[in-house]
Amino acid sequence: MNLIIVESPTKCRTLSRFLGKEYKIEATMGHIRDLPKKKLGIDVEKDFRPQYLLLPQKKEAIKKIKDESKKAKKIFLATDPDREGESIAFHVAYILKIKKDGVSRIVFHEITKPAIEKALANPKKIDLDLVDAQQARRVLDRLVGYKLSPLLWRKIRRGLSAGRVQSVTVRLIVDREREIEKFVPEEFWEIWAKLKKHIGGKREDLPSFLAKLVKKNGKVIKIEDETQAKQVVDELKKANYEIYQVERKEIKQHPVPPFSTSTLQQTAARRLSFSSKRTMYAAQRLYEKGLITYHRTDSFNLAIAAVEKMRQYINSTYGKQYLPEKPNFYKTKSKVAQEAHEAIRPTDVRCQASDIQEKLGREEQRLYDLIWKRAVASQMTPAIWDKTKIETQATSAKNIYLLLTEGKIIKFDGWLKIYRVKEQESERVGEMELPEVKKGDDLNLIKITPKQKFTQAPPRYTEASLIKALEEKGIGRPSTYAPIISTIQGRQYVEKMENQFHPTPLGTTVNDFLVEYFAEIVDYDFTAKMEDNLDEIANGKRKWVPVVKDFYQPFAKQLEGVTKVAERVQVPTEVTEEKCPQCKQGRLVIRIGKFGKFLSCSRFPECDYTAPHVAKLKGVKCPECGGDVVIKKTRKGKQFYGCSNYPDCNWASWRKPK
DNA sequence: CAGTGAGCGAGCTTCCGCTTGACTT
Repeated sequence: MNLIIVESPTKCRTLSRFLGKEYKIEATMGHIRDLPKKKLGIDVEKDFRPQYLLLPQKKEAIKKIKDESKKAKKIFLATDPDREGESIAFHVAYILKIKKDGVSRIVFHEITKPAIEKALANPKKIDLDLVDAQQARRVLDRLVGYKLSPLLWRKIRRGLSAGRVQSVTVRLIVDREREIEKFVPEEFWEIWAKLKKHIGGKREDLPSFLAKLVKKNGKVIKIEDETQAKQVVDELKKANYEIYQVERKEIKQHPVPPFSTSTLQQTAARRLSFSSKRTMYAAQRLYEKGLITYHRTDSFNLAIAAVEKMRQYINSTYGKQYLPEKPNFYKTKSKVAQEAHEAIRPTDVRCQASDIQEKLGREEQRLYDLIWKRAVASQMTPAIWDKTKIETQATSAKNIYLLLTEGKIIKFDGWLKIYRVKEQESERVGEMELPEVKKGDDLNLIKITPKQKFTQAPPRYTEASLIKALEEKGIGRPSTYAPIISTIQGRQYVEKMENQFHPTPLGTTVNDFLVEYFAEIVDYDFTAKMEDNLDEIANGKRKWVPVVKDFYQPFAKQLEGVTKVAERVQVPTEVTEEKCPQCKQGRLVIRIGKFGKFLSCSRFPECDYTAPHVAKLKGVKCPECGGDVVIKKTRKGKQFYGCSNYPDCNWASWRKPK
């Protein structure tokens, strides 16, 4: 009998379906050895020697692997084909005491029979350079986290945390908040003209159309206030209108790639209002039920066999005009993608969400439907639009103005047949019916409308936009996007209000401290630079110890200096209007503790009054009893709106009232 | 399910990334 070791127990089951009785398959369930939790576990004096321990929660898995290995003739290490997977393989070899030459490391990027058979026929050795790159990553993260956090305990408050990923994520949110604070809206005006083709004498019912003023005497026009707007409007009222140019063209809209973890999380948030946590929980169950491929991936690749099945399905269900001549391929833009797995797709394209209703919960069903549509659509033909651009010239006594009208009409739906893009729906506004006009046609002005507008402040991050930003900067991995978001909320660094992230005073204080003293580490490019170094280790160009040393030496010096020099920082509190009911002298202030916000007396420690904090919503009253609406949290931490007269009035809602 | 903050200085907190399953509603 041969033993194959993989990471996920679901993979075990899938593999055993492909392979015969002569193979036994066991799962490590992720990493099995790691640095100790309670201490640094790195000897910085001795080349950063890491101290690895068996992970206590993996005892069972490790025991199984050990037992099976004794019976096995041959052992294949089939952990994921990436940096972390190579490291897991290394540690499995270590605990099984396999000699270097006896190792059979195999890799496959898709779980299909030919891929596995090919892998089994081509065993390799463990790539020790790749293992070293993982080790450097692990050691660096430990050094940053376990050195910076205690400094925060001393300088700000006990129990705080800092790290390469979480700290820069908080920084994104704090920086965005500052941009919003300092943003000054600027006034500008848009001028829209309603026009109709002029037909000498005869009355004909031709459609009118709207055109937006864009240029004055060949230059882009900017109208800053009402006076300017009025001037232009007056001039345009008396102007002569004629068609300057008409451009019609066909444009192709290509399908979007199948889901990776980050795009799945972003889309499920937008379309289904799922948090990233909820998305991953539902995806996990779909994966375990064998309905989708692995859900933690950064790849857009699909197994060739799966694509072939999708093409057959598309051809027989929708017809050949929906089937491209050749399969569609998608490349990831990300430099840090490791592409160890396929993109997320249904394991069997013939199986639609409605076919397996009984097997699925409601959330699983909705998510499966989304995954199915996105994957199938990715292999369909482009949509074709007829796009029309009409340029109208308005000639007044003094100036020549240019107005623009754009519209598009769908000619062939292609992939949009099954995967409507939400953004598309808003574009329908521009899909107005455009009249048949040609260059030189005279037009009549029907109406002219100036519209006052203001520039908008950048929006606060949502879970979706935050994950997008992290992925673009190469920060975090598919397995960590959802946990990062939980961590920074759990630490009370940020809070989510109406789906948007706001920094708390605590988060802002910690961020400003780190930016002041450890600018390099909370730099947006820190992770990208680290990845470049890790690549050099993986390629054998550099050794891991000097890479870590180059980082650690200046970092240690900085730590020492800041420990001595930096003053203890106060976390600012928000003072409310209310007086302290206990001492009747102080004001109530909002503080952030372990469990979130609470009210206490400004005269602490002289007065130790505390009370739970409830956030009242301004300008809204309870629709049932007229009491105040307060923001509450369920035991699980999900936010909802309730009545302040609870339990006398039990009105509650997930959405913000009115 | 109560409790949270400071400092007293007992013993404690903390990272990122890989994987599920133990709980509860």
